[in-house]
Amino acid sequence: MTKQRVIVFNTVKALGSHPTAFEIFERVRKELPGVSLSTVYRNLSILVDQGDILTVRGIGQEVHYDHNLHDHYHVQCRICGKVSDIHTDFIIPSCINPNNEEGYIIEDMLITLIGVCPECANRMKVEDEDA
Amino acid sequence: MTKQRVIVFNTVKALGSHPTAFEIFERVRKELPGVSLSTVYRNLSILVDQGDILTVRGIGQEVHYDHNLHDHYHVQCRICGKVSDIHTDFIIPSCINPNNEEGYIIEDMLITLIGVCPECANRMKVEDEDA
DNA sequence: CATTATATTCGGAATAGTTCCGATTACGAA
DNA sequence: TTCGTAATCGGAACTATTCCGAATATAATG
Repeated sequence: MTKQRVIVFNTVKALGSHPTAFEIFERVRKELPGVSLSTVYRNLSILVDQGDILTVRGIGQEVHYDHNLHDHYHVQCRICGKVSDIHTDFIIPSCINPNNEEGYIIEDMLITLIGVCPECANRMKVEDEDA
Repeated sequence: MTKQRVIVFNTVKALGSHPTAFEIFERVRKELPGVSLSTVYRNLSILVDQGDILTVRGIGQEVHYDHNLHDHYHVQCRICGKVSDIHTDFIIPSCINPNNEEGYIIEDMLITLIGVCPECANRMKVEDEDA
């Protein structure tokens, strides 16, 4: 754990939301002005490999990072791209059946809900009324 | 439906697998040598908007395209990136409960399993034996 | 403490996937 | 045929990420 790695890790935790690498970089920079983007990327990748943080993917090509290792799910706004945790009562299988005709060794399951966040929904409503 | 759009659509169907935009471009090119990559991208995007094809996302940043509109799920090999349909008997909720504390309007659900395909699993086994 | 080895950092260049844009071309309606 | 709209081509631009070489920090050893 180098100084930079600790700060990257703490920043992911501090931001709480589901920041992208660049958002983490911008925040780390405040504490460590000379840090480079590649250092942030490398340390994020090490932290993911070590299981200290998780990645979240949605639509769009950026990866989001999550410090919450507990079993939970995400929703992404298709308008603004924001990722949030989601609390709803529908059931997602927490156990993956490894048997499949295709012969894959299944290791993980990416699940992200897609929708519109309250802020964007509201903004769209206001814009409709104005028009 | 322009000539190019029809060919892009037919190519996605013909390829059957879950090709990336570039793979589609390379195949379309054989039939339409002067086609540009941007034309392929634009038409893929229009076909997606019209609901004629679907996108599949996994790890990595490329988008895969799928002509199969029926309800089914995908698995991606984390080694080679290949995407396949998956037939297994675990249960995925087909109906999304729209109620959630966060107030999102939920519209869709991205699900992709991640694992190792039989070919890569075998190749890794052989390499281990050699070493 | 000095020395050496190893790992990490910085900075920028390179890459990959995708989108955008201006100029040209095809298509349809009048 | 003419005009207007939409689509195409080609390449530049953009975004996210990875890679690489040189410099620096860290740790272990004598």
